[in-house]
Amino acid sequence: MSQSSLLRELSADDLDRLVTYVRVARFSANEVIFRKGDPGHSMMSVISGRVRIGSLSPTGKEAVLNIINPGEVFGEIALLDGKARTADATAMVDSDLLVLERREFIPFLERHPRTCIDLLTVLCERIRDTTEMVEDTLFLDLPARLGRTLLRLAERHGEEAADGIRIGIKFSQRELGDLVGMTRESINKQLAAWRELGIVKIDHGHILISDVDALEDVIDGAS
Amino acid sequence: MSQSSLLRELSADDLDRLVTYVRVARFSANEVIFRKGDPGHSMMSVISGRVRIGSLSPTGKEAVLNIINPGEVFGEIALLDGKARTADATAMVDSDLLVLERREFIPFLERHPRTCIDLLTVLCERIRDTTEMVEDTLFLDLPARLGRTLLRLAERHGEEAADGIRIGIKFSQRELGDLVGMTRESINKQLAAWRELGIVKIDHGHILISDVDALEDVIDGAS
DNA sequence: CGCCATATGTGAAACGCCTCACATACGGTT
DNA sequence: AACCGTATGTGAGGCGTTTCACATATGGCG
Repeated sequence: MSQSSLLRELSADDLDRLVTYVRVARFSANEVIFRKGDPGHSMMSVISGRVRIGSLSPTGKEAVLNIINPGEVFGEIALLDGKARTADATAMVDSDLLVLERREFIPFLERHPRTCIDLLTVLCERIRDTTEMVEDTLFLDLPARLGRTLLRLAERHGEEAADGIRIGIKFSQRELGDLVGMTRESINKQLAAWRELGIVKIDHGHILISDVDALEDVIDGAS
Repeated sequence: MSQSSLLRELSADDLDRLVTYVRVARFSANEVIFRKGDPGHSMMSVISGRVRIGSLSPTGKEAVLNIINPGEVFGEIALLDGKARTADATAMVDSDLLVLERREFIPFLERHPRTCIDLLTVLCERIRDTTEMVEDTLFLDLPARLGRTLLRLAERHGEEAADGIRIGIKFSQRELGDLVGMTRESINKQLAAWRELGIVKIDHGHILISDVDALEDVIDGAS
């Protein structure tokens, strides 16, 4: 628990007290953790695994809003304001989660202003990310948006390779499409074009960015 | 200051102490308050007037992310995490603002956990709004998005009228377009179509929603 | 009142992405 | 190794929105 980016600033003493409020829950791959609209009394921190935060349109199209990795938290909005969940959460692989209940956490925050301020920082980062997402969808076309998505994935999950940066998670083109907000067909065609140009390579489903500079040029040169 | 939604929960004693950290700034219509990328050490609360939070694309297209009314705060993100401003802020009309400096506010928060928790709630509301914006742009077409925008404006600024709800602020079609994320031409044509159908009326630049139900049907029936 | 900048109204054409349709490749299972 | 569900690859056509061009209205201001 001490590796949690949110809770790492607590003293050992605080940690001991908080530990009693916490439970561990295990979810298997593709299992739904909560759904948009559910009453949310809890916040989760990923111990191991990976969680997809997304939202389903009335017509069944999925938008992926975030991907939560070990050490990061999610579900904090509903915990803090006590309202309904704003999105769906699904375990992408088998995952262990730390669960904190609202009932116990709010009083804790009143006694620990430092933790409260840390939480403010986490929320600010969320707002920055989400705002950037709005700008991307309003301002950028498909190539630029896919390019940004790939570079962001490379930042978070990139592995240095001989011929570029390899993205450490396997994404199907459909998942990539949901992440970018475009159809899998469009993703496929853009990826094919970039493969022609030697900008990316596909290696057993893993994406390898061979020419980061070219990708950045695509993003800047977008309408 | 006691009408501020953020600060209203403070005791009179706290208020007195906070007052010494605060200054009032006056901006005239269309004056820029800060720009995206500026270092931001402060947060503002609108005393009187109205502030537009927006962002300019590389090609000069403007996206309006929020409109801040008296009693509401803005600029809290940069204040809290000390990073650059995420958007531009412009006074839409002559406005008086209350300015709080980071240097003084963070220590204040440590001493006032209740205020800190209130701030968490404000941020949660921001995230809910912004997430909804992402979903709207990804899922809805022009008529549905314009419809939602009009209904939201009616909620915040609506005046009951004999033949429907009148939106109390005057928006040019360009501003409306920036708010919805569409061109002014598209807004114009949609508004013209709805005027034909008797769903809206335009009254000296003010929009009057005559048939709220029809507008809701448009939103639900969208792709 | 008449003027000019700005806002509104509207059609034609272009463009980008989606939809649909189908072919091919891959990976796990028996 | 043969099979089958799922993922990838790719073209043709359609649709919604933007772009562009221009006409008409409006409203402040000399």
